[in-house]
Amino acid sequence: MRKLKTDRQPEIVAAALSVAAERGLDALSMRLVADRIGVTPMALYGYFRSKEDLLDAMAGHLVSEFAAHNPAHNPAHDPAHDPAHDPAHGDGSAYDGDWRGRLSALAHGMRDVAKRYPAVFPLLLERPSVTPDAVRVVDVAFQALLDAGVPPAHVPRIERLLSTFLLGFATSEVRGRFAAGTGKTRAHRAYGDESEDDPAAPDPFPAHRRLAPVLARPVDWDAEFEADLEDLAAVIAAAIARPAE
Amino acid sequence: MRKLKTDRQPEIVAAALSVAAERGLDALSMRLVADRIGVTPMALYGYFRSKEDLLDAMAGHLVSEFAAHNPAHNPAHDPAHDPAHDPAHGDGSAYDGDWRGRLSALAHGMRDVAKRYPAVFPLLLERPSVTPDAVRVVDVAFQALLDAGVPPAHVPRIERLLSTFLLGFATSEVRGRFAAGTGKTRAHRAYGDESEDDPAAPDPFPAHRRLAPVLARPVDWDAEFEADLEDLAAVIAAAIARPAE
DNA sequence: ACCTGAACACCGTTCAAGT
DNA sequence: ACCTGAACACCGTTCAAGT
Repeated sequence: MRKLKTDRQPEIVAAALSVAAERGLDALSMRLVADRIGVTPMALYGYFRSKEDLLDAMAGHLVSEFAAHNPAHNPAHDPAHDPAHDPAHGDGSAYDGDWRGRLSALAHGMRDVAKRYPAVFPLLLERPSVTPDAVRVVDVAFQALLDAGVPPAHVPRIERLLSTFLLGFATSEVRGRFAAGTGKTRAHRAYGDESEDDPAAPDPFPAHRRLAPVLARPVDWDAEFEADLEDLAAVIAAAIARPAE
Repeated sequence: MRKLKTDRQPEIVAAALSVAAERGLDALSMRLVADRIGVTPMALYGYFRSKEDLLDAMAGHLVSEFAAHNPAHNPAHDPAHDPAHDPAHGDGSAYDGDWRGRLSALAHGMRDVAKRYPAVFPLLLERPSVTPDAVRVVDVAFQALLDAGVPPAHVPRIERLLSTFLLGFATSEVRGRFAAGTGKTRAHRAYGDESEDDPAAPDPFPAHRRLAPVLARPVDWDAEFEADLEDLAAVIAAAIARPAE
């Protein structure tokens, strides 16, 4: 058996995504996926050559939803954005000025997907995806950066910089990497519970102590994401200012 | 048995790191680690409560090497950096101006660790680490950002932005996410092998086509990393310019 | 053409027992 | 105190066989 069957692939991917959502990615097994669609584990191997292949297909499905539905996001820094515009039509030059809106929509789409598939999303940083859907997403980003005036020689690099940050942010958020360094956990050492061990000993984390009031505050992750996007606009500006070659 | 033994923990972590390096993280098992140090799998459970705990300890070991040895990196954009300085001594205010050098050293240290432990490094984006070593690394970054003049209210956010990018970059690099979109793979669609399917059909990836000459060039990842660090300096500048609260 | 059953070589972890 | 042996409930995947 060389050629794979395709008809039930979407059904299998959907089953795998729901198993991962319910029991976690680590608990995902060919056996559980097979159970879910009422079939023997070995039947899956007619559709995917291995579990690795199935994981790739799952990652590809997430990418395909990046640009799918644009839920109401806060377009505060993008007042010119017109939701009636269909980004799929070919005439790109008509709204060159909308590159901020297109990048913003992509960024929010990615974060939304991460929230919808928290268990599976981290796969995207580890699995290179070159499906047509993935290339299409990158193409939209390329075009937006070209429209912004980034020199062509720097466009792929800036796209990698931005997508790396965005994937990393969403992954950190859903996996709790950010939260771990926040609030009581991190402030604790500097804030102290009054029972400081040895007040004469040099503080091992002086900057944490200095930032204790800030670190004790709860973090609004939506606001942090928006602030990050605004600051990253400076990266694009820096790339635009670079010598063209 | 409530309390864990600690004496052989470093030996076990080292064995686990070498098993992961040789056979990959997916093939890492308690049984193989136990074999490596000539012991029964169950003996490990006296030192780590679970495989998850062992993975956390492995991640912690990588973090502890971020600042360890500063291999010769290109200090091109940091001519004032003096390698004779020992960042460990307490007198920090004497070289406030060296914040660029300290951030750069941290960034390069992280990427070096990624290259030394490619199989294990991706754990760092998925496992929140709050070991003393990890907090120390964050503290160095906090201090550098404070010295740079970033308003305290924005320092933790900017630290998260930068560390997210750096972890993501190194992960993408060692896992091949970057390379997958490069050279022949990505340029192929736009470049074409002359045997274009239908020249009348609308190009599904117009920006790729426009960037084909750039995409066909091999990428110097060291140079890309340096360029990214330079452009990210603009993020720090943007944060400095923000209203303090 | 599509699926099943049995089998192989593995897992993490528990528990009681050994020295 | 530290480690072992046997056992339990799982894995991914191969291969030959069923309908």
